[in-house]
Amino acid sequence: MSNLLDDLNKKQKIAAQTLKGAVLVLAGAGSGKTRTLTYRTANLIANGVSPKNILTVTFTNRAADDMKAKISKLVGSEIIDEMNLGTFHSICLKILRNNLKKVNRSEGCLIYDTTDSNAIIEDIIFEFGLEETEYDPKIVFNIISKAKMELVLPAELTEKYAQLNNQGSEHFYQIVSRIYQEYERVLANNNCFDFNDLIKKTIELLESDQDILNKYQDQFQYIQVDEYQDVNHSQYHLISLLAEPQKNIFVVGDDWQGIYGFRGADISNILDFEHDYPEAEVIKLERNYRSSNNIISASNQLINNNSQNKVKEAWTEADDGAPIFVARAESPLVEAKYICKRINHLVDFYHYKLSDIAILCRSHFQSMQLQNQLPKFRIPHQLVGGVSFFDRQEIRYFVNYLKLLVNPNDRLALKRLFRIEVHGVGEILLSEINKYARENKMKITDVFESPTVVKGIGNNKAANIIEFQRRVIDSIFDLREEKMPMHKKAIELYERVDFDQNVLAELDDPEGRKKYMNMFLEDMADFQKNNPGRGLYDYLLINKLIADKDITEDNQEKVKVMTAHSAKGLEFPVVFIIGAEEEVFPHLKSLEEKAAGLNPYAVEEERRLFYVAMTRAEKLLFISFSKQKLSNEQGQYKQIIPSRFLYELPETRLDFTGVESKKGGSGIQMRKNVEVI
DNA sequence: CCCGCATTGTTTTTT
DNA sequence: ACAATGCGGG
Repeated sequence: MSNLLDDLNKKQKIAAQTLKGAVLVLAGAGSGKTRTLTYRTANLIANGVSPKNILTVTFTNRAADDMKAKISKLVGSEIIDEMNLGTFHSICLKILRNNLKKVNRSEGCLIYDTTDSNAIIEDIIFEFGLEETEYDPKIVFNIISKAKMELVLPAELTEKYAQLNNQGSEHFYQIVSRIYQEYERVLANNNCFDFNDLIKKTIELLESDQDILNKYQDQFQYIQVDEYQDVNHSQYHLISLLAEPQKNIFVVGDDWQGIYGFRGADISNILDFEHDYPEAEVIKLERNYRSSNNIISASNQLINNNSQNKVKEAWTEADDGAPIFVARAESPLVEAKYICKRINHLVDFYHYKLSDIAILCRSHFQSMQLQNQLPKFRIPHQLVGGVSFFDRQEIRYFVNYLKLLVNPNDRLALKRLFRIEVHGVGEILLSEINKYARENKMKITDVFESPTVVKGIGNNKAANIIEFQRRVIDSIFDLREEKMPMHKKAIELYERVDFDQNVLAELDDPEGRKKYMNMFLEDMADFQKNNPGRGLYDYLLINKLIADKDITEDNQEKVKVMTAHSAKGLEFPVVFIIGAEEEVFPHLKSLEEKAAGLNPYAVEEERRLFYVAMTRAEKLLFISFSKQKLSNEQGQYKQIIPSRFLYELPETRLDFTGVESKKGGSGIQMRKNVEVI
């Protein structure tokens, strides 16, 4: 162990050797931030700290897995299971599961995602008899979500937000406050958490029970947080609470890479760290080991256009390398073709592997042209993020049965099953049934037994409802009691409700969907085999928290297509950034928010995101945009303005030759004979 | 009156 | 890919 830290540079070594007290590591992109955190963890263990007493929080599951793999290489894999390493959400869930009763939940409690939350809010707005035009569920949910991240309670909402901006009157916020209150009640009733609850309820638990607080403060003696610039107020509060007695808190971050403002991330947490912990040691890692000098210098110049920055440099000893290639295409289609040609060229003549290459975009929809073109050029690709396996329609449908099996209180899952399965009864009549159940203090499934009591439901509709009750609800009820491996239970349920006939047959391409259903059932069997002690409940929870889980095999020889957000923390020899256009990157919404005075820093966040995208590249960076694209009116072309960020890059480091389209050519010109290594 | 299909228009980023 | 609209049928 004596030479454990020899792999680090001087600054990194200092960071990894500072084991006590508050430490802020300000680290630029590619400066070995994760590496430092990994080695520090190993060093803590080498110095006799028990892995149980270390809490390491990352921002994504990918980062957590990555770090686990690296730490186990240094200290052995048997230690990993003892450590507390994961995202805020997964660590909080672990704490909550041990204390469900104390946070007003019970066994079987599941997690609602953003879509689920929105559906609940929509229902409440409908029930309250409010106009959706006046109370847009998405806007209402955003306000509530923000309140929960800022630990603002329903009763405080009006006071805290009404004056804050002139968006909406006091009356508006009073109504939102009532929706918020009802939303919280429904979550408790349905025995579910939303994403924000995981953090918020953990804080409430710790603050309401001194014994529990002591227990966790005692357990987490060494706290480490990665990507500290992306921490939101509730997460900050939680960390402060846990670190309180010992103040052994080690945070790593880069204010230049804060890109989660929309999720409540508050960059002032990192900017104020020294204020919060006056004794804090600040270590800057400024040497970049990742990229060529052209990439580093250009991205530095870009980021220095932001006003809110901590003072830090980024430098390298690397050569200039190739210039950054900037190209303009006639249209998004030509842009996609250009990228395909470039990729083939890089593979054929420069021996890059497909897995060395990533294509980054601002928004998912931009990848559509690529998804069409890449196969035409015979380039295998993998879409990272986007529509994941578990978001497939048929899988989402089937998961509703499983949710109800685990958590009979999940009214949302019940509602969705009803809407899929029962024909002739839609939104309006279902809410009548709901109303009847509520007024007569009955369970909704009791009304299903004799539905004709509800006005508007005749014999035909009633027969459908009763059939649903027998085939679906009763099957779920019976199977809940059965003791058998979860995948067997799922298959049994699949057959008893006759999913093929009643659901798949109604959708397009039932054969194709059936294949995915089989993959899903196989995945459950695999999970059961690998985790014998766990059940359906764990399976559902884990899949909820791991958004980018994909059943298709990864690490293949494929080009990766993803958003700049999901590329954070990754690196690739070759990076393409597409759609470097005003209103795309920077996104239109950010321009609007800035213009409306709602968020003067909205465009700065876009710039940081562009910085993140650029600094993913090690050797080659291509940035492209289109000259025009089809606008919504038929046949009309809309002229595109190149992204302001392009003009902020130093011209000496660019190869910008795609301005004019070559007549009869593809519309793209690139300078010939540029040395590309 | 209400359901459900079809068509049409529109997409921020994620745990 | 999804939501919001419009329209025909029950």
